[in-house]
Amino acid sequence: MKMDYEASAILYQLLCLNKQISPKFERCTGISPARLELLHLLFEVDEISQTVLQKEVHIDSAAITRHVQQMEVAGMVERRRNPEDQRVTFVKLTELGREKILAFRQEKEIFTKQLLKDFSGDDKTRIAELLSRMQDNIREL
Amino acid sequence: MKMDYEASAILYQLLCLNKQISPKFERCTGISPARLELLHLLFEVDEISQTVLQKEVHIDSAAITRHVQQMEVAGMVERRRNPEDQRVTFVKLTELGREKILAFRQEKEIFTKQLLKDFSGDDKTRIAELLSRMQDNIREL
DNA sequence: GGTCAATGATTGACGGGTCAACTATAAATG
DNA sequence: CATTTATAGTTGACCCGTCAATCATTGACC
Repeated sequence: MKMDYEASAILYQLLCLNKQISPKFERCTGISPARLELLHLLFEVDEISQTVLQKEVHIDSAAITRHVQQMEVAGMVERRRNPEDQRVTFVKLTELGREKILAFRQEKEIFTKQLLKDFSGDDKTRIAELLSRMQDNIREL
Repeated sequence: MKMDYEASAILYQLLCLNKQISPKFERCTGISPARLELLHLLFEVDEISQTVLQKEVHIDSAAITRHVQQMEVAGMVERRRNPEDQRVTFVKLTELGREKILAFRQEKEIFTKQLLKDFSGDDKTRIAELLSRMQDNIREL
């Protein structure tokens, strides 16, 4: 049936598009999408625990640990234990981190603008809607 | 500006959706999307060189080598050198491979059906169109 | 025909993600 | 109060992709 062929093709398109976006995003902006997402969150919250971070970004806590460790080495982030609960560690942008993220965000804007070139406002709301319906559809798989 | 916020959000949605699709696809169908794509191709061509395979699937030749090696161990695939050119190796589905892929494809159909649940024909053509426009937009980055 | 470049495949190192096992701390329960 | 259970983070093993280096084979060119 034609329906199922189309459905397969759409899934394929999605996977393909993503495979192209990630490396290009990184080449254009100088940072991986996931890590920028992390920084972006840190930019807004001042100080945050890794668990909360993990839930916001939807990646594994192991991945969070590694990202944060590397960013710490790069001097973009500081960590400290929560005195009230020694289990949790707070993460916070350094001054250097705050500076750098501004540059990254500009690059990201340029990138997203290119990605959605010639998209009308209607196109944008439409795609956002369709994507989130897909997300809902597979939520409980 | 609101525009740029939306654009960012759409990129984020795309990345997120993909991050959810891949593991769920694998859990539901029993195989990773990339590998199923490989099998799918092999299903149609009978015998094919790894280079051609690589160009069709758009992944690195190193990745192809590893996939094919593992599938060979699993008994789903056979390989042989091209007698006319010892550099190229042909890959071919075994009987077991042909049997298995049928089951995988059924699972995949179920999965894609769920992914696009409640999508009208118009929704599908629309999303396909929007996705391919994005693809075009970043082609030469 | 011998050298040199191009091609196909493989391997190793790396980035980024998952899951499972583990440690340390805190909270709950008897 | 001691034991158990839950939570936060870390680490190791693995999958999947990239790039760079390597090897064997083939083809081209002097």
